[in-house]
Amino acid sequence: MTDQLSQTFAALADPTRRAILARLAKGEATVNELAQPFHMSLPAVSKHLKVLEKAKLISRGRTAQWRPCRLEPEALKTIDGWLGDYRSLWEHRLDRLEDYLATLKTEEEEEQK
Amino acid sequence: MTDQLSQTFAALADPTRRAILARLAKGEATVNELAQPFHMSLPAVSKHLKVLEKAKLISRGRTAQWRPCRLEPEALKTIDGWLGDYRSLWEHRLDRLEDYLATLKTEEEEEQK
DNA sequence: GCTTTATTTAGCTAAAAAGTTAATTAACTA
DNA sequence: TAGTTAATTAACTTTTTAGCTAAATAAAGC
Repeated sequence: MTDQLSQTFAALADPTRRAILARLAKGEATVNELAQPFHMSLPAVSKHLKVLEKAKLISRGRTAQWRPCRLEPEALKTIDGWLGDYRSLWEHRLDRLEDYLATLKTEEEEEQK
Repeated sequence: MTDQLSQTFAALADPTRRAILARLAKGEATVNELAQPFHMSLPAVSKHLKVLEKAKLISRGRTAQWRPCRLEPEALKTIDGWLGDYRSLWEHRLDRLEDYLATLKTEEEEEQK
């Protein structure tokens, strides 16, 4: 799990981290603000943020003693791109079923000749 | 990491497993066929398949001594759905940059009055 | 029934992940 | 400068993950 894509997927494989991202979608927040909804120590949240940062899902500024976090959509866009290769599998699923049924019907007609 | 979405993300956070999915996108395959490209023991591949199966990314049939695997697009569709909530963040990024530049320009004009 | 082929399970090891509390760093504030 | 607030780092524990080899199971084929 050394590549960037794996790291991003791994970062997303945790409900706490996804909740943090959901919060950041509404705008920047500090570590304390992000930690507030969770039954978890601050260092634990800090670690989650480090994971998200390494995965390039967030970036962090520095304003006095605060380290405001913001969402970085690029990594999500990369996931979306990866998914793109598979999208037709579910989008055209019905089409392919219809194709298949059409094929069956044709074969049936062939047999009757 | 007990929920289904986390499990799916975790399953995708491994290059071997993603390669297996890429192979299965081309059609069903047996465990041996799937294992063939990797420098890895068969039990290791078997474990990866179990992870993918638990994540509902694949399902497995049973034909004699073979256990053919096939891709199940539903779990990927779920990921796509989750991503959907964030899609506007990168799709409208340029728009927002343009908005921002427009704002700057307007402010400049205001100052010159 | 014995052998081969396909795959999984058992039992092990090493490394990574997720959490804890206590201590530390950094910057502001009185 | 001493104290407060924000956040991180250190040190530790527990659980999970990814790999291995060797053994077991399951079905087929002679």
